Amino acid sequence: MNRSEGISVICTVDVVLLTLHGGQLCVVLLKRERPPFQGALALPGGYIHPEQDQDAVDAAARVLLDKTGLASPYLEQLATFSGPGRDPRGWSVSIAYYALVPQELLRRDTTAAQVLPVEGLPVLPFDHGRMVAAAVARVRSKSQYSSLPVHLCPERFTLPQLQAVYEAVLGEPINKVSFRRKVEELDVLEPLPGELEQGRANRPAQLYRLRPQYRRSLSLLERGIGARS
Amino acid sequence: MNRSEGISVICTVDVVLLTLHGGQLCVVLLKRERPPFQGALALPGGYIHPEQDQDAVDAAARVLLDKTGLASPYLEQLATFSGPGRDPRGWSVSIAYYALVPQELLRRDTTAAQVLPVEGLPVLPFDHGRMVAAAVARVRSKSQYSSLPVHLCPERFTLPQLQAVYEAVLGEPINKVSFRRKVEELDVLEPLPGELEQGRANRPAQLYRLRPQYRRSLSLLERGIGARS
DNA sequence: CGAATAGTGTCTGTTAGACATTATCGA
DNA sequence: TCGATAATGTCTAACAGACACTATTCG
Repeated sequence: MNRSEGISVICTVDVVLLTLHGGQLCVVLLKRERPPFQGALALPGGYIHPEQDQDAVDAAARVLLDKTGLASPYLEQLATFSGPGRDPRGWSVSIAYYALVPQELLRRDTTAAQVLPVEGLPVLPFDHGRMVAAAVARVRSKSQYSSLPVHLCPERFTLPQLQAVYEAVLGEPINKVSFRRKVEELDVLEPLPGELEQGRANRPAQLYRLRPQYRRSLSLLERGIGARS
Repeated sequence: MNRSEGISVICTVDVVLLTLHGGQLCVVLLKRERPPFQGALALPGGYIHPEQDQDAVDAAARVLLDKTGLASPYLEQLATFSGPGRDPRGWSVSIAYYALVPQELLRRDTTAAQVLPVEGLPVLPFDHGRMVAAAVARVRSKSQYSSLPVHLCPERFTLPQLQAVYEAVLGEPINKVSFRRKVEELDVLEPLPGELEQGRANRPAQLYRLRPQYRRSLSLLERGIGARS
């Protein structure tokens, strides 16, 4: 086991950046500026820079900032993909992360970014298709028993809006009474006193925001947020 | 972003091999034969060998076979650990896996292996302590709603034995009636017709085995295996 | 037969979902 | 006042845990 064996492995990070658009879970893809797959749509990604990155998550955050301008979204390690065939440059390892951003934060830079629904994506280069599938599965799974989808909402939002986000992610309707019981149980939201969503021809909804201490962490439930009706 | 940036990263795999011993969840540690940390107890691990490994999980299985003789236990990716400080040889990436084996399969080679309870471990080299903690958390979490602990049982086992395994992993007693209902719901076991556990001064228990199609996969529950009495 | 544990039937408190009712806005 | 949706009260069915009872072995 000599040292040279470690040297020929290419080390990169890729980020599956997810958002909600038109009631659908979407992924942000960028047009690749360099080979391989120059010009193709792919996940934002890049080499680890050992001289500046303290960690792979650092590299993922740097890549995300450089390529999309997003500063500090919810970012979590997904899985690591590896093998001789996934990158034409050689045996490679890519540590994949997923990030969630509210739709509003994306508006700013629409440079070469495409926001596409995760269902019915075109074939993606490398194994980015598998990465997206893994990220979607992870987000769906975690959304069943945690506050994860809150990170797809803007800073201030109503409970009906949040329920619609959960329903879009899970792909099925949720019972309103159960949903509200579970959100209360999660205990991650605080109402903004006196702030109501105005302007519609019905009773205005209370606005909430995520409690600051949950900006980077999740709250979990034992029994899961029920689906159906 | 030139190609040289990928070259200085060391790529390894490590395996958190877990088993049950004396009613406690234990990890298998080996005495390191080479520097760094020569002579210290650490997780089985090693470099990725790009010329022979088709994937990181291949590398993990190879390392496990080479160092412990275990052929094909339940093996799953855990997380990837990285950074400049975790390995004194330089900026490194280690893709960590966890494996579960029944106690019986370990007996064969007790060469330089130590089986230690996961609670109260000594300080481990690299970030192996964090890896063990992450693996234990993952196994506890998955055991709440899946058939994962079955892989800690021998090939033939009784339901009371399986319940004891769940209780050891989760660290709390489980209601017998609920547990049996849940195991039936999981639908991963089949009784061995006519085979009972003999030799004790009570009613003999039915022997079961894992259905072959679940050798490498898990069955999940929506509501979780209840804990408490 | 008695001790011990396997395995099952059944009761009850808790929880999730269905439904109904009230509240509050704009038009 | 009406239409629409928010927010909440309440009923019911499903489920988990508690308890008790039967089954089957050894000594």
